[in-house]
Amino acid sequence: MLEDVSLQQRLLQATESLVYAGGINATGMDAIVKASGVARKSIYRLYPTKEILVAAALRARDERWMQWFIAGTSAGSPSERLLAVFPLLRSWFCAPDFHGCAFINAAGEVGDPDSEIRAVALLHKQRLLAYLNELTTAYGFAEAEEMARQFLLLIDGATAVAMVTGQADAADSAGRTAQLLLQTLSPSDGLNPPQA
Amino acid sequence: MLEDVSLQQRLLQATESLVYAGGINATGMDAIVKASGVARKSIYRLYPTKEILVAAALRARDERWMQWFIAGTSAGSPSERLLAVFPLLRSWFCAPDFHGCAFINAAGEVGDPDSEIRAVALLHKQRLLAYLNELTTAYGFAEAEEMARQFLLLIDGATAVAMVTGQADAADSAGRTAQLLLQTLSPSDGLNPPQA
DNA sequence: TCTTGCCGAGAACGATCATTCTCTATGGTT
DNA sequence: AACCATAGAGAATGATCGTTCTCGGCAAGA
Repeated sequence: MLEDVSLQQRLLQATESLVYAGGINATGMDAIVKASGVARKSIYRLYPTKEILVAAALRARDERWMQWFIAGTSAGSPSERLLAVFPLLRSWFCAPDFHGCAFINAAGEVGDPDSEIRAVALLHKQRLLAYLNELTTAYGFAEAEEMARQFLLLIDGATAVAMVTGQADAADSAGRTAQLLLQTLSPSDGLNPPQA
Repeated sequence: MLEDVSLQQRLLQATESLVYAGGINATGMDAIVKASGVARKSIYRLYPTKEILVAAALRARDERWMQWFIAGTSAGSPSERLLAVFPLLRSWFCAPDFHGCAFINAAGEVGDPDSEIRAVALLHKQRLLAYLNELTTAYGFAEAEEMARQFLLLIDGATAVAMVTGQADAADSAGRTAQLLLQTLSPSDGLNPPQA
């Protein structure tokens, strides 16, 4: 039973890496078997189809990515936390295996709108938006939800541009736009002064 | 020779539609043959591999998309042209076959960084950025290039979010952010007042 | 000790993949 | 009329796809 956990982790980790690096359809079961060291039989016992396996791997990535994102934006005042987003993205864009947002990539590759993979991608964006909402609400904006949506746009825009162009400084442009948003739309209660 | 053009158009159009709707690897040559009505032999005479064919189809899409985008942002004052971007995007997001940015999707699916397909995606973003640069320069910004990069982020962010969530109003949020950019960073020469 | 079930390794299956080849017909050129 | 490149239709090829099946080993419970 303790072995089961390790087996699942190996499997999901390998699936996630291969799918993120090479796409869903280009990643064969052979490669997943080889990279994970998990037998085919075991894979299909845990996840009856490849689509379900990939969806589970993306759910695991959602978990890890959100934890990484929250950990990187948890220090300081609300405005500092909001502005910490963009240096954090920059460090991600500079990682050697960076290949854009795994969920946008997956949703862009899968045609079927009812696919479980698309549902996981949607869930990830909802979770990210909900967290951004926490940050903008803590900042004290009157229209925190609108501000969170705009931050989500900047994050996904910077991620997409950085993937296609390879330029990590897309994060810097997004950060400057975000700073402008914070400076202009002051918090409703007058706390958290714009210059912070 | 005149037939050649029509044959190529049929082929590239069918390839573009199928790849955009279902992804590159999930689109088989059988489907392209059937949808285009072009014989296999003719396809491989014109484009020796599937990758080259897909790259050519994406180049054709780049041409059409840029023409559509330029046509939709060619009327009015510079500020009106810049703000017309987002209603235009909204109409695109509401199209029944909308599936995000074909070039982000393609770049996200292809793992090989040296692939011709990735090069076409990069070229598309460079062309879009160059056109945005024309718009921001016409507006009279001191830092027109930075402003163009920020507009590109908003466009790609809204497109990605609209694809994953299905909510076309991502364009509206991006438009409000853009309006804020225009209102705050006034043109250097004092023309094109912010309220326009 | 004998069983029961999980797991790794890999063969086997039918389907589909990209690519090449064959055959036939058409339409323009000498 | 003879010719030749083009085009459609589709068979053939070898590889790879997702999925299932077989086998041997190994560890836990009876």
